[in-house]
Amino acid sequence: MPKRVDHEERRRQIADALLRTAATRGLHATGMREVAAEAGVSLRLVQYYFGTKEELLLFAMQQLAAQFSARAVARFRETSGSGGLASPRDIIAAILTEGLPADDERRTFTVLYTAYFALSLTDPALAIGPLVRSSAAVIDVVAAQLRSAQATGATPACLDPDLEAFSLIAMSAGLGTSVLGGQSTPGQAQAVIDYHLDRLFPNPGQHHAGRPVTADAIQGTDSTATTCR
Amino acid sequence: MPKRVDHEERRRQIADALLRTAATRGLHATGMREVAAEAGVSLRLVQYYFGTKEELLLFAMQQLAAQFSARAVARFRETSGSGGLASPRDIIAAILTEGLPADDERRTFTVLYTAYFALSLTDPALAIGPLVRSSAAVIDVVAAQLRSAQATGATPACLDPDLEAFSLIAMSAGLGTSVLGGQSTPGQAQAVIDYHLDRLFPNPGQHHAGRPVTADAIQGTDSTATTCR
DNA sequence: ATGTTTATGATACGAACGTATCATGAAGAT
DNA sequence: ATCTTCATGATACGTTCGTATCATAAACAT
Repeated sequence: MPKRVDHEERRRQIADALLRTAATRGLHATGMREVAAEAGVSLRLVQYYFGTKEELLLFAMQQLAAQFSARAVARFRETSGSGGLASPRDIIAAILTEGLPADDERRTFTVLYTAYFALSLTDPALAIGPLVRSSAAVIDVVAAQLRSAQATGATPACLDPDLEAFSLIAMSAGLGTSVLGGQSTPGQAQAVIDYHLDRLFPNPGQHHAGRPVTADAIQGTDSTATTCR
Repeated sequence: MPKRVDHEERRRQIADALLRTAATRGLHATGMREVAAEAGVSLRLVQYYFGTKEELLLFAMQQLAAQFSARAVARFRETSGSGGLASPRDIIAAILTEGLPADDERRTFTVLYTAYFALSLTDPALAIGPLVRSSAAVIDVVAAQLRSAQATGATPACLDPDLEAFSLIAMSAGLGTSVLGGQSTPGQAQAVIDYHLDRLFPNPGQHHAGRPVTADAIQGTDSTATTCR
């Protein structure tokens, strides 16, 4: 048998070319010929590895999700890499920051994610399941970190972890689109994130010595779920 | 002079047809012939009132923004309609709720807004200035309402109105896309909004009598801007 | 050497797109 | 009645798209 070539690797290369051109020319406006030119292969080969354009779009979307997950994991390891374990706040901050289009790489991801999302709203063939599922998984991770922080007293026990996690992710997504649209800068978006993290994690002795968080937590057991103090 | 026909009215009808079909078939996938068929006129007439497709797209986008503003104003009047003036919280709640795709009309708007936004990211010809500007104006309104609430003591004085307003709008936008993507229901999104409104407006005597907000506000003058208690 | 896989090349098809160009008809103010 | 505007109809141009169909060349395990 002849010529061993990793099919999946080739598919990844071609899908990468699609993502690259789609980030600048638009997802719907990117044609097969353009993908072939960007990948440095012939149009025939693109048809060889992807029988249909839809197949190429779906594969590229899964690859987009995979790349995002890989970057998130890398950032996570980087955060908790220096010796001791990372605090829940640092983990959540890393997740939320990763979603912001602060540099070219993350901006490209956000642009492509938005393009896929917009297309999927009117094109039933484009099931954005992988992207949505990964987003749901992220919410669960954030909620788990909040619960962990509540166990150590770093976060008020009266907060609803699931609701706060959902709220944080939604806010981060909204901030991301705000940055994309040029309505705000990455710095402003980051400031909003830090602002809410300060609210969720009353910082003991960071800016100026605060009262022990346990005091507030105990006092807070009296109030209902809607108001937390 | 013959046949008086309101040109702007005809343009609105045709643009409406575009928005209608674009909401189901997609913005980029909607052609001139489809718009003509939806509007019940000939293709020739669409070319008559809009020389170029780009011109049609831009006009329809402005109309989309105008329709949203009209609905927001209507909701505002409806909220403050029954006699007395509406409270800042009610006004802000009305604004945030209007952005949620809870019914078909608002869902259509959100879908189209997302489509325009996604296209504008890669198509420089599609300037989404009107949509962005209206969003910035909304932030200012929310911030002004927060300041007004701070003046009456309904909202803690230590909060940053601009930052909170920006945060609320970003979160509302993120919640909207979350609902669109099927990751959450309108009810869950509304719950998150109410949750944060409860945080910004410590409700005196609604659920159960809370301590006077002024006591907390005075105590909060000691803390910095990042932490508010 | 042989045969299968990988890859290219040159095209070509049918469809849909935006746009343009004829001529023609209906409506109404003057 | 006349003339300008509004509107339709049919059609066609050039382009681009996704897809398909030929033949062919290079690479490598057997």
